[in-house]
Amino acid sequence: MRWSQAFVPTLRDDPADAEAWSHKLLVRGGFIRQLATGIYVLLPLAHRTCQKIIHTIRQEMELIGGQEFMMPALHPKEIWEKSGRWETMGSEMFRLRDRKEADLCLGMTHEEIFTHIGGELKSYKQLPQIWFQIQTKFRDEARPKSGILRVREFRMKDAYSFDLDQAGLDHAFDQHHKAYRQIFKRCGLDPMAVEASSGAMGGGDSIEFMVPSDAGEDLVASCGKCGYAANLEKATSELTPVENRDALDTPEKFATPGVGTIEEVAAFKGGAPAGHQIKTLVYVFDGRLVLILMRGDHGLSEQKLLDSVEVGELHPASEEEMQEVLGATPGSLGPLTSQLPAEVDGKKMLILADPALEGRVGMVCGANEDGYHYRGVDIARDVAVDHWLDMREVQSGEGCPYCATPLAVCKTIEIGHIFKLGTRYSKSMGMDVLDQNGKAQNVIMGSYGIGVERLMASVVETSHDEKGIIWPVAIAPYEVVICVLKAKDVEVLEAGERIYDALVAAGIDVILDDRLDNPGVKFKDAELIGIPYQIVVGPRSLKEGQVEIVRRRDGDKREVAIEHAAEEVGEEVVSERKRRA
RNA sequence: CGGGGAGUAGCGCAGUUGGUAGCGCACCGCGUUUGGGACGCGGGGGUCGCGAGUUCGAGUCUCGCCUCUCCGACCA
Repeated sequence: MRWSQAFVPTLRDDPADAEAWSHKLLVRGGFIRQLATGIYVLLPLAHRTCQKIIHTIRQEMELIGGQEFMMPALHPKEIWEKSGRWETMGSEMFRLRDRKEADLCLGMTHEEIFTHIGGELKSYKQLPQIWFQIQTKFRDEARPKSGILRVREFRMKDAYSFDLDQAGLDHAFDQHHKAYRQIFKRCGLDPMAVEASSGAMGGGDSIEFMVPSDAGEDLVASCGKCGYAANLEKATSELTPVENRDALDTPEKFATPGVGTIEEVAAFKGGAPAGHQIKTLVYVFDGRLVLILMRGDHGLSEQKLLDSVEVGELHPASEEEMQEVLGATPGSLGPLTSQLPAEVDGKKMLILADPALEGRVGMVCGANEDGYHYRGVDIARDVAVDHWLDMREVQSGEGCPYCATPLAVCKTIEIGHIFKLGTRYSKSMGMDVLDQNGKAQNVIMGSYGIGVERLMASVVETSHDEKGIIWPVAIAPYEVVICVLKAKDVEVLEAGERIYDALVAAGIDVILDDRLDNPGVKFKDAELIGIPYQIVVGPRSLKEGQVEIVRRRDGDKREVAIEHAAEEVGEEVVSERKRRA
């Protein structure tokens, strides 16, 4: 490709609304342009990089026996009703009607469709299967952001495994884990593999591949010593024990006018530090009011709570509901049996408590009367806890659950997620095969995803400098750029063209910068778009029969004889192309 | 969904009490220049987000709508 004819619209300034590095650099470098909120055009450079990412993914998937499909983006309502997700997916699903008024949706994932087709598998002899596709997904995200990191239309490699038994699933899961490591490594990433909540997908074990980055939206707790790492939606930690304050024979009510928050109670004379308070939250579980008790200095993880209860939908109660049932507003709520209604809608009010409260005495909590609290509360004696559930959000510095080393919490980007679905979909969609005994068995499934554009953006997030992107060879839009510094000078241009021809003949992806612009423009652009190798052909060194080779990642520069340049760069590029783990 | 902010040339922005719509970069032509975003001269480019209203006159004032963005809620 000749740069003079290439569509590479680089910009001198950052776009005004960009925050994330990947957003700024991909826009400035002429890789992407926004069409609407969360919808982007991939210009030729980005398309080339994504094609290489896809190629890498495809190769590794095929190495573990994956078979690629082409799936429709448009799905009929009926198939999503079978799994129950037409209802549960809510407004994140793009829905539309055809001319016959039939309901359709744009596919946001493909469990249903693959399971539907999987219905044609009839015998255990046909298993295992690994099926995948690399296609566009549509999700009406509530808040797209950070350029291409969180969008409404994107490509995903999603794979589904079908096995007869748990051991088969475990094997498929493990194969995917290894394949993912290869894929990310080849793309120049080294993500953390972390334990994750399986969330709305349902199912068992779930591992996310997370790239640490300030532009990330997920928080991960990790242990630098033993390697434990988990999404904050799932993480647990070892707490340093708290010394109980003095117990009282009976809880003592005291006035706390105008005092509501944990901090205010801690600062109030006669109150108690946050660790000696009971935080009382009120939630609604499928329409039923529930009390959630946390230590005052701890936060609730809604996801951990959701994952540990059998509830379809939960949300915080409104102030009106709290007032009506408990007789007080947030800030004065408490769980004392003596201060709670005996029954709500004919049932005892359910009380869930975090284990950090177990065995605690001398605690302070709200009195269910505005402006009053109790002190000297003994949880075992005074509170009728129904279930103890770990639903606390881990904080940085708390102990690793395995080795007690302080945990670090960092922001990350989720680029891949693998999980064991089990029979969630094969059951609801009626997918089974006959086993050795001729008996029907629900197939056990796994599901495995990688976001293509997000992977590209993650590489930019982790591999750039002030000047621009630094692509690894494997996914660089071009592997080599030849900067012809004085393209008007026929001798110089021809020298560049000879190297260009030699590299093309060697199968190297090369772009010839034959523009008439000044040298500075070419250097800046080459650095901005992040081409791994630059061959500088200028009148100065050409007099000596030399050209300069510059390596983007570390700025390494060397002069070589013009006749050796193509060969030398070509060899280096080829050796870097397929770095496997 | 709640709360802020913003829409003026491809990009970044200015535009006063309402009075002929501007600047930098980019772009086109000619010339000089060519090892770090060069310079001179000459040019092109606008439904001032959309629609109403007030006014002799609206980029500017009023109302409605749309879009984009940030924070929060939500979220494989």
